Amino acid sequence: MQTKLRTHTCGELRATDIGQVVSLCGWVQKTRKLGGATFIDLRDRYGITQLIFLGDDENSAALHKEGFNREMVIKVSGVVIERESKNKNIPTGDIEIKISSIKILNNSITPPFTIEDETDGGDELRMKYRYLDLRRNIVRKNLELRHRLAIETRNYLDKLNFLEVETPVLIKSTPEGARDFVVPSRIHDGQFYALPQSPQTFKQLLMVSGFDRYYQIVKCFRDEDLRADRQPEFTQIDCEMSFVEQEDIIQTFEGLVRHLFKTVKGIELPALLRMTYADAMKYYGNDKPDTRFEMKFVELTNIVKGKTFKVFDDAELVIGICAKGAAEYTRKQLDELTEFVKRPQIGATGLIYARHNADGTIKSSVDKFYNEEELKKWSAAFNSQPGDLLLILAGLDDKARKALSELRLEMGTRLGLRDKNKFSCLWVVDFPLLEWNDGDPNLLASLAGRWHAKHHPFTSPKAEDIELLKTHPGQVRANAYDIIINGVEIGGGSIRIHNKDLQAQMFEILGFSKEDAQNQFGFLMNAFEYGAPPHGGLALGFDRLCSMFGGSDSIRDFIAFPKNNAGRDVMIDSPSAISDEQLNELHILVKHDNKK
RNA sequence: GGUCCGGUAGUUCAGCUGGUUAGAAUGCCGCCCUGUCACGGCGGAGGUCGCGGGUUCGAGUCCCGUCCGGACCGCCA
Repeated sequence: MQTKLRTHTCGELRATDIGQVVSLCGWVQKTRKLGGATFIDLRDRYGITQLIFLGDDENSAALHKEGFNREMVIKVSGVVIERESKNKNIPTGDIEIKISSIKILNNSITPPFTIEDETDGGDELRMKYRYLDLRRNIVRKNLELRHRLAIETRNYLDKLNFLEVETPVLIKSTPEGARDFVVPSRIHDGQFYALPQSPQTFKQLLMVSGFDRYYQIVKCFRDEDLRADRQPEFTQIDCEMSFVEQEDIIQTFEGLVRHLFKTVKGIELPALLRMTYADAMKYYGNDKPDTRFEMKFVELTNIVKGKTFKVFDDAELVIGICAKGAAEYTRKQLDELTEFVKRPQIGATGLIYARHNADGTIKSSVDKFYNEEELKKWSAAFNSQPGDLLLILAGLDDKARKALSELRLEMGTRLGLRDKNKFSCLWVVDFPLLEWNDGDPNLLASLAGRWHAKHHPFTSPKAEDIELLKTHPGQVRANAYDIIINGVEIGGGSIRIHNKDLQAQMFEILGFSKEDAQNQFGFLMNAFEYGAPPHGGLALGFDRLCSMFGGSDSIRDFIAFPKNNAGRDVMIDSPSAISDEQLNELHILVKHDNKK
């Protein structure tokens, strides 16, 4: 690490270096003045080294009197000495540098928050001064983790002959999927590029080109609202393979995920679970179940009907979960859970509960309608034990499942079953190919255009389901798969359609006219006429993977310069207006919404 | 498009049912201190209570609007 300015970093000197004359550069983390002596914690990326500064020569005496500002950048030279009192908390704690010369490389005004692990800065301020926030250990370590994951991804894929190929960022807008970010063309009046939502079509074309195994760690863009785990620009590990079937892809990328867990976290992951989409919805009400804990759904509809309890009698579905050991929940806690499911975001109308008490009796919130004998049937359905709590929702099938899914996660959190240091990974397979936009999904395909692709329009249907495309498109399963870690969708992919006619049929079902399909995807369909190999792939959300490995729910701290809740970069203040000259050049007339 | 939470000193927050001069911690500044490492001691400065309007004898506190931040629903092939 030796350069003209420094011989060592602030993280590497040890007792074995005592006696050496060294030069260090870094930021002043903190000074502790004790009259005649001043201690300075000098910080760089690699650590902190304590300097002892006596100010015993004329040159430094003045400085000593003035002191040193926090975050000032200095270069010091001196001899490594053993500390009189050692600090066991830091790796360099046995030594310190007795300064013989000191040079201020740059001063600093007082930063708006402390550059410490337990900073006093709030999120907003940290984002505005992100360059200071990045000086903090915690954030720096997150980016180091991100780097490690990227390196190990490249190592693994490189060994398997994957080739990293860059695809363009200025591409063409297509109406499927998320909104596109759009870039006006200066040269072509009234025309626009779009930023890629993913390199999907390009990687498929690379397969047609015979590249066989492609990957790219690549920025993707979607103009949709943000979440803690969603940014408008995000990074994917984007992969595609030729001459493969679903199982080959699953094996290859299960290997990647296990490689990453092993090399980056030192965890030997067991073989990943597999679950069909149908089972995921049936038992977890969710296509990305958190399998760190069981608490599977139990359907009670047939058991509870006909006992004059209107809520259950009127419900399409009565379904519940068994929370192990939660029978002791107080009325207040149960009321909280009821409030939780009644929040508009969840939308249940109420929550029925039954305590399976320690003495074996069962007490429910609907004892008026269900006697002990009936409640025993509930218990049997849940296989509940004394001490368990049964939580039951009723309503329309999909709404009740969705609400119960949220309640299950909430209970998992409350019961401490969602340990950030435990990892449960699984593949969800056999996704439906199509989703009905609205109305009854049992209708025929003749109503083309009312369907949209669950994954994307290039996903192939399962061979044995192709016939159903014409009669029951809603029942067609796709060669599509998602990889889920701890209830977070980390990635997904599919075997693609490589047959021009099948692709044309898909576009037709999705409501593209022949002209639209040709306009938007003609290049792909044309390419398929020149010997497209069977192919498929997958993309992993790299930011989410990083936050998962880092034990955080938010991806923002794993992105160097993230956007805020409203899609703004508060540091550089973007997006922002551009000048009339620029607008003119781009042939753009801005129409200001006037909502008042 | 919608729901919820927040905005008070540089910073993180407290501020009760509306009531005298808006507090604490930390940071900052000054003085003292040669073994500190969350150093310590003494002293000091620092406020348009996001903004606008309303209710009231009186608003940081209540109401309406608005802006900003956070979380979520919708959305995210």
